[in-house]
Amino acid sequence: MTGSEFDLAFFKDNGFQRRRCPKCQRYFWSLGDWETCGEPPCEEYTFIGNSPMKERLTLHEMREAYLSFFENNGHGRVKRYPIVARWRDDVFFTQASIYDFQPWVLNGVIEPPYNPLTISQTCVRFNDIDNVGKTGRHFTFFEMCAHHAFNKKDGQFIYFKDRTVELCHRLFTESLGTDPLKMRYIEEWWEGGGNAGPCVEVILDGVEVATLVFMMYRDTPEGRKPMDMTVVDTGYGLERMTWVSQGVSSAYEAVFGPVVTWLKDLAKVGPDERVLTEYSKVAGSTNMRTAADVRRIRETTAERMGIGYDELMRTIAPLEDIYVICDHSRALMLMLNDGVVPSNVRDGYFARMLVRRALRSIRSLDLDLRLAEVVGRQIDHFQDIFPELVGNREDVLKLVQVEEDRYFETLGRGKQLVGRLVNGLGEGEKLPLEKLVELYDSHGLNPEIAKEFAPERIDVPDNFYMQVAARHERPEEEVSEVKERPESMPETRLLYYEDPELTEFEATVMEEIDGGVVLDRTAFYPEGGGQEWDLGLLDGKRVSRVIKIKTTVVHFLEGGNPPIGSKVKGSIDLERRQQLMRHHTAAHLINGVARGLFGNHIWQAGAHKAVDQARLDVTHFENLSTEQRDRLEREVNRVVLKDLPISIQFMPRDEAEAKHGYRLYQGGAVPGKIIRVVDVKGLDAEACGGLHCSHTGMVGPVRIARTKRIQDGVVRIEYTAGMAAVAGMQSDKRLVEGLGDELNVPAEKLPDMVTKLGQELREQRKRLEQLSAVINEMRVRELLEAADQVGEVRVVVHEAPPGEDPDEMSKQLSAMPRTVIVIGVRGEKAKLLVARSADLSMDCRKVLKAIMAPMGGGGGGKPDHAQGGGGDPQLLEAALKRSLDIVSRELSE
RNA sequence: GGGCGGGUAGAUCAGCUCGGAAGAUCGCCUGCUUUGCAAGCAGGAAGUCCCGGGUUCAAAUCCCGGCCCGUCCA
Repeated sequence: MTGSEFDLAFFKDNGFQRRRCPKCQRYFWSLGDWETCGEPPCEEYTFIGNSPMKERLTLHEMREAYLSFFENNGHGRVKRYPIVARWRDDVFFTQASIYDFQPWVLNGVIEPPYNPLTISQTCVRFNDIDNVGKTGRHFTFFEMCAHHAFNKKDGQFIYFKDRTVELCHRLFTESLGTDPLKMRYIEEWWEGGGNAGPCVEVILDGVEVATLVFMMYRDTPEGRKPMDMTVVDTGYGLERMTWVSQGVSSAYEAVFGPVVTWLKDLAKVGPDERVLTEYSKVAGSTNMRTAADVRRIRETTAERMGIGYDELMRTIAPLEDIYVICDHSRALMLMLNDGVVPSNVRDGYFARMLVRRALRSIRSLDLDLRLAEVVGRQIDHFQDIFPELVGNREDVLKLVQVEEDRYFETLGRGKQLVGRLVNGLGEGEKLPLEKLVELYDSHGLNPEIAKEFAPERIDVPDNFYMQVAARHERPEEEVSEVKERPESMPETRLLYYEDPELTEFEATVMEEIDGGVVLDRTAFYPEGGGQEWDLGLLDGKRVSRVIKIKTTVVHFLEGGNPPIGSKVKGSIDLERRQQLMRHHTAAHLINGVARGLFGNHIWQAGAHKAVDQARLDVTHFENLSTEQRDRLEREVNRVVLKDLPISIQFMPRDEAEAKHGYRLYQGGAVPGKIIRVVDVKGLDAEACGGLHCSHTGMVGPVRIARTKRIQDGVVRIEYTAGMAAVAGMQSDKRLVEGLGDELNVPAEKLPDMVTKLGQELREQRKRLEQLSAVINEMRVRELLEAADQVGEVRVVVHEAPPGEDPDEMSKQLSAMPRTVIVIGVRGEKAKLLVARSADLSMDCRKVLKAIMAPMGGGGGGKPDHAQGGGGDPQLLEAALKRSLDIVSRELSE
């Protein structure tokens, strides 16, 4: 690190001193006469009960103070971006304000909305979730206030280090009224996301309130290089600033506003300010990594307070639960609002985790409270700031309720399971750790809750979660194969965008790639956006597949490729093309209608459009009912009949986003400065490269074949449109007609007929059973009469003809006293059955083996009942003849 | 995307380790008991052991593949 990076005119001109912190050895700048850098653990919080700012501001006031300060200093105010980062495919969530501008602004593809700009960006981070509620400062959801400036190499220079630090300093001193002597600026270095640069940590009264990053380098395989654009990337913790301004015991008390007050009333918890203050200070100066750290902080606090550990816990445990509920409900409010559907995979899992953790806290507080109610209160608290919450309120609360109910079901199942496991234990025995891990890992039951169900039988070890983690540890193989391609491939002119009706065209062969033909222009639509490729003829040969690599279309032909440089004629299979277009447009209609019917959480999660059928996967928490499916089908067809115009336009990305919002990115992140927007007027607008009908009427009839829950949180809608739908109707009709003909009834009588047939079948089956029981009984009587007598014991030897039930017969016979039964069946393979009544002690297995010996084959069973088979069926008769001798020999033993 | 658990009567589940005649409880039906109810007694009906292959004389059970549900983790 070079000192020169921080030799700012602003520092020098204003009399800042550069010092070195004797504890952490880092350099820092300040107007005050400070010994250390001021950041924990070098110093403790000093603002608690003694705010350095002139006013106590609420969260909302602080946000406004921040944004208006920068607005007044030449920054454009930008609305928050969604918390689900749909415009990029490398992360689930927005974790910092700079995420909003990666990669499109930073790589120069699009212009920022303003330059410079200011924003309060809603963010979530889950890496510190275990610390939430405990440390006084950790959140899953937080707002990062920021001012950004983007200095393009050959564009206008906005500002960099000096102005950034100056603005920051003026914000805290002029605007928020902090004594300038208190501000300390630590020299640091920042790296992340492939970029790097010097940064300044801003410390005020023992807390880091902001980080000012100056992005100037990017990491490449060849090493670190200067960026074409330098970027001011600042991050101010809105919650921290609010906390400092209020000088209260923890950030939670400062930011949760009316929600925390309400919860404390409900739980009848009154905070002990003295304990909390001390606790916050200790927690603030410690890095919390593990459960052991948390324990140490508590012990230190108790010691400093001169109270016992248990006493401390009685005070803080309920508060920690309340803070967890506040934090998680805030995060849920925005995640669900911005399009996360709770599930067991991907981003949905984080929502599920928040719901379950919050419910656990509600449970340990013993509150009679629905989580949805808490989320509702959060919406009340935030709806003026984020007005989009108002319209989504019902939808968000519904998602919470559904997820809440799911957890109660999981708990119910878990309780039964614990009961069964504990029942299987011996007297005084504890549930093995292995089972406890399984309860958590496989059944979602936390050990603490399991212990509630059976307190006597369960002990939870301290390192429980480490044991679970160990179970998951396994080296992961990741094979990413990058196919080598020519450095520069010729860009293909896409005629299908210029004229979707074009079916005949001429072009020049440019190149061969992977055995396919590249033209200078083409009307063939390649596979993309879930839409299958066009078929047709090229140079008189059948086109079997068309793909797109970046901006190049590659055609694969049946038969040899035309030579490079030659002129070729192409023609498109129009009927296929039109059918694919109908299916594609129908997908947009279904998506838009479904969102209107079932809620704003509906997003496309995947799609495929072939000629004879198509499917659209959407995010939703449960499979559609028959009624919902029918309703969706009706409404989609209504849209078709309205014959709405569909506009397709290439637009600058920023303009499209401004007009339609992030709903555009239904199919995932879309690259490029100019994006193609397919806009079904008043229903749905998506960034989409597919080919579409110009009016909804052209889609024709839409049939929803069925819907299916393909995974938690995703419903697949299978449908057909246009002629494929007509074909479906016709085949359905034929099916019904065929059935009617077969059963010789008119179609409308079919249901009655089938019911009647089913009943008859049952009755017949029963009659057959009764009949064979009668025959069986007769046969048993005959066999008993004909039985040989060996001493006191009756021995029945019988070869059962096909149609008899040897099992049933032997069951009845062995219920008689002093009876031995040997039954053979001669089929493809010989079978033999030996049984006896319970009052004898002969081992049937030995008898069976002895009889079977000459035939071959095998067998076994229990002493009173043995069966075997295999061997030569021809020898069965002879074997049965010998069996009487064998039985009498065994009986006499 | 990966790990783990599961799928047996209307419901909840046992049986699977170690292959050998499909079970329990609740619910349901019939009868008895009771003024009636709760209940009790006696009897009864109810099964594609998720699907498909394989091994075996024999598979709910073992092996392989699939489907579905749950759950933990990224």
